[in-house]
Amino acid sequence: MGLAKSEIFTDKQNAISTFAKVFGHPARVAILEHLFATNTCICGDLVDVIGLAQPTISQHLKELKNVGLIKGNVEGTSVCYCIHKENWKSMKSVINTFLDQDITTKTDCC
Amino acid sequence: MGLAKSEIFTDKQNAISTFAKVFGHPARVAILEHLFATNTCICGDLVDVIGLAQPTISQHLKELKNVGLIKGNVEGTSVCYCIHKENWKSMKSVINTFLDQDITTKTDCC
DNA sequence: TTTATTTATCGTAATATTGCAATATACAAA
DNA sequence: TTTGTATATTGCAATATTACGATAAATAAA
Repeated sequence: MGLAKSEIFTDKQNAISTFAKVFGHPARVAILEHLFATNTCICGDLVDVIGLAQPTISQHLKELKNVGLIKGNVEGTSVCYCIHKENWKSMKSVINTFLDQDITTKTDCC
Repeated sequence: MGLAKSEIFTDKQNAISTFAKVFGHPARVAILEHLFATNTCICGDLVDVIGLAQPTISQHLKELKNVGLIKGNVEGTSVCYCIHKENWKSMKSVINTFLDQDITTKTDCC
């Protein structure tokens, strides 16, 4: 199939997996790290920094934009990208409620 | 291609995306949530709880085991699964260093 | 207008993922 | 030994993902 049966899961579960899926490729992780590392918006140097072809980078940027984690701003010929701060925060909250589930009280049989 | 060029990325970037990829499917999120919700190990009820066929669940469990987030224990005919606590903690630390990058000092042009 | 520069889109090939039926495996109980 | 129960594996079809060459679109500069 290749198609997840997302209708049988909760909205929360689908939200978690949608965000996680975006982080599930090292190029997108690298793009986001670069956006954080340079203390402003990024215009164009991503292709050189990451080491993938320009259409590939453009495609990864599109996916990051689709889930709302980055936003772009046209500056003449080039486009500047930066982290979408509010959405990053709410994504963190969604992911953290999942990651921070209580692990200490488990009776471990394994 | 369908094949990520992981050799051009850092170990850390690959580690983050490997963990995130596992969370990138709602069934695996649901399995983990169920492992957390029931205060002990899970033997067999996952197929009923999740609503996917038994081979599909078995495959998702295998992927969770491969990245080390769960471990299994044979109990007669059935197999009990639980969260791998130490590995869950180290996974959290890897993911959180990524998610907790400083966002406040950015000069936002977008 | 022409040319150069930058980013997006299209098309396509290679590979990965998801899901399940069929079947195998492993063990317990009768 | 035979039967039943639980999980894993195999094989396959449908779809998704990744990557990139070719090209389009949009704007700036000459």
